[in-house]
Amino acid sequence: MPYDKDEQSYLSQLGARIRKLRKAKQLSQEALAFEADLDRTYVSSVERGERNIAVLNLAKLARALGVEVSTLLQEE
Amino acid sequence: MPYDKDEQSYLSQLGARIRKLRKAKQLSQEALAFEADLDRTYVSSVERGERNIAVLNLAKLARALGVEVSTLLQEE
DNA sequence: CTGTGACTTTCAGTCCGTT
DNA sequence: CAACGGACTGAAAGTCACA
Repeated sequence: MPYDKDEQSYLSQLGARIRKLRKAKQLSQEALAFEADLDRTYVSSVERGERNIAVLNLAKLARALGVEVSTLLQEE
Repeated sequence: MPYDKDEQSYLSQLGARIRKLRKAKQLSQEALAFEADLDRTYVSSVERGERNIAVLNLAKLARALGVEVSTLLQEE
């Protein structure tokens, strides 16, 4: 198996899953940020895969999105 | 205030799950740290729930443990 | 082999904006 | 509404000596 997974693409995929769930909930980045008690610009950069998000913030986002944290990290 | 989930215990539980998986694999903290390319003392503090670990390190640990990242975050 | 405190460096995360 | 930039603060990353 491939030894090293590309970290940038890992974060990008995570961001894409978050974005998808957010849109499914019909929330704006601002609204999601408000629900998760995070900064609007931070949520934006997370969705774009630019941030190595910490697990507690991941939990906040999951709660705001109404899903389990493990769901956010489910790879296909 | 509403739904103020205890963050410390969240991290402790995460650490406990990691420890459990590590022991199931019969690895020492040192060995796991080596596999995950992390410091031994860092792994130690994660298992004790003292660190709000970021997703890329979570991914490293999951890979070293031979499980999915989502498995690490599965709550009971 | 593991826990711990102390420590420095890096970057997560906020806040002000503009496009 | 979203992307993005600059500047900043606090927290995560990462390491060490020693119990």
